[in-house]
Amino acid sequence: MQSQYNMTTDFTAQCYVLIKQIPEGRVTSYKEIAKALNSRAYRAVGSAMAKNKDLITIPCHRVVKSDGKVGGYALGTETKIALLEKEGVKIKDKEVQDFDTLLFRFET
DNA sequence: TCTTTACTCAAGG
DNA sequence: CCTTGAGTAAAGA
Repeated sequence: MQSQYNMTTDFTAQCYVLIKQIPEGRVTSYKEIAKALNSRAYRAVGSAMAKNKDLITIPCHRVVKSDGKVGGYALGTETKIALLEKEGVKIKDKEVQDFDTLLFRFET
């Protein structure tokens, strides 16, 4: 995409920027993030999150797996689910309900 | 450089 | 349903 602005930003930082754009009550998948970065580094996204400590500035709990499963979270999957449900996201057995509707897609 | 990882997809059982 | 293997990029040993 050779973005509008310089791509000097790190891959990890790019992930954070995208995640911060997710509105409450919505979620996105690791794949969507990777795709938004014109990459296939699904794992790198999760890996970056795992190291991330800025749970306040970066709502990584809004990032779930592509198949609707919640995925992991630094504070535990249960915590992640609790946060999402507070924002209006229904979750059943670690799976996001109406995932396709709630999925926030970035511009392609 | 090799291994592991908050991942994804396809194929085989 | 399950497990493997391949693909992929970053962090740690």
